[in-house]
Amino acid sequence: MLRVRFAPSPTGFLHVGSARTFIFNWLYARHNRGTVVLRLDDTDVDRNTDASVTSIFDGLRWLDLGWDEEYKQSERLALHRQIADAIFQKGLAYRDFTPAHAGETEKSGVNQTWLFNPGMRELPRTESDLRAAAGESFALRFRVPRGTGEQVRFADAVYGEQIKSADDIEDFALLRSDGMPTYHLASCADDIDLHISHIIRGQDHLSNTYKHVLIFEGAGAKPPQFAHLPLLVAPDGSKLSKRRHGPVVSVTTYRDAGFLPEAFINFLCLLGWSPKDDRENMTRQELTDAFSLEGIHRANAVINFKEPAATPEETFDPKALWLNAEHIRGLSIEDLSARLLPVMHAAAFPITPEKMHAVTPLIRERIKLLRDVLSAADFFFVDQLPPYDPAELIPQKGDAAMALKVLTRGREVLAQVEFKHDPLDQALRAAAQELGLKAGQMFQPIRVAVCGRKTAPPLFETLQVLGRETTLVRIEQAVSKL
RNA sequence: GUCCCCGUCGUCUAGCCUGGCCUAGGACAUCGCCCUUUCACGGCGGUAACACGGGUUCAAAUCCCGUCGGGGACGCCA
Repeated sequence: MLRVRFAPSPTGFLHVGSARTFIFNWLYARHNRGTVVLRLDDTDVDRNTDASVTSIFDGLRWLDLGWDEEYKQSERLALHRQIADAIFQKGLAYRDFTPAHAGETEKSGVNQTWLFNPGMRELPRTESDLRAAAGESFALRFRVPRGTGEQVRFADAVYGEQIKSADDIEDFALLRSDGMPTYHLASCADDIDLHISHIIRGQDHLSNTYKHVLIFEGAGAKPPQFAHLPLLVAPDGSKLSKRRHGPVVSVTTYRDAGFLPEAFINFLCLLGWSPKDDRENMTRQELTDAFSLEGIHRANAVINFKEPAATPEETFDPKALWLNAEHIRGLSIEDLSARLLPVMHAAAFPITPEKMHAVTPLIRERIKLLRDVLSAADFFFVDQLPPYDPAELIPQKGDAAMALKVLTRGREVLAQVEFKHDPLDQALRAAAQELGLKAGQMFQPIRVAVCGRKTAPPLFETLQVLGRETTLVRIEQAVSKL
């Protein structure tokens, strides 16, 4: 039975790299009718936050993929200690009584190869037992084979055969001096206990995997199949981080900006994986059908967002925007309308589903993000048009007098004609001819009068949705500005 | 510092394993044209890449070596 797991640690929001890891795991499981396990890796009590748990679930729920089983690592400590003890009893681990932080080599100062604390690895078991019994605190370290020329190896489904000399692996910790398991131990212990068959995760774990293989084997378990994913990096090639790159790395930012979850998933899939047949716009089902570990590449992928970020339009990767627009265009009017409505409501436009449904076809080809509805369709919903420059009313190669003439005649025509596409089309074209103007010269002043701007959906459909009353009032107001 | 991974258009990628079909294909972005009542959609076309240097071979983006460049891991964080 195929079983995969996604194991985020609740020390921050769900970021795009993690989201992709989750998606790949999900796709792989669904493709092979396997099981998706969600496991919160929360053994670092000091850094876990409820806000982070909330953010992760928010992001995951928005993705709407779901999972089959759910666990919290902090509730499984007995298992972790049991496995640590088993490894210790086999002589594959030893107590390290060196006080924590004795070396004071924090993250920044790591430029020397540390393998183990002298004196501790060789400590006789009797002395070790004595000191432990006396209450002295210790960390439990794995006794990595040293000086034996031994090699640790595993086959990665993406990166191929991986081999490392055991002499290059440090004696990593299994248990901290407070008795809590480290990530390496807890992760492997749970993977064993939960019968995880495939570990699909970021490439930043590739060199940790040797340690994990050692733990699996030390615990008497067969290591699962590993598949490491190329990293998602910023345009400058650096690792994505909230500090440096801001909200663009958080999944909820995409949700709030009006991405469709299926488009976001589609976009992420194309980063580091390819169906190899030039397809790009794909549904969840198509992705599931096409997904395989063979399609994953090895080089990091840059997510091409703009560093400082001005408008959402400029912030996001252009391809993500394009894909989102593609997915929006692929939605039915009903579906899109239903997704647009909450966006309008959130922005305090108290509109009805009927009105939204009428407007949706006019903007479907014109928005890239759901949020764009606010700027693309606002004039349909406001009582009073925001102020605009009256000069906008003046048509191409025309003047204020022409604009006035168009609006005056337009008002007369629109007071009579039936507010449907074809009659509007005929009546306004006839009026243009009558005034000796080009159609565009006729339409533009009316468009600006009713929309408050030059760029808008096609005129006749717009008028039809707006209705006669609003149209005439707005033309009236435009005339008074000239 | 030690160990590991990676390197095709600006970006995402196909091709690499199983050398010749590659005068390197697609997509986004960009530029131009067409469609057109504005915008958008759509259609057509252009610019643009095998990191570099050596081999091997009749033939290399594809195989080998080296250089350079980028990234990752090295914590009683995950």
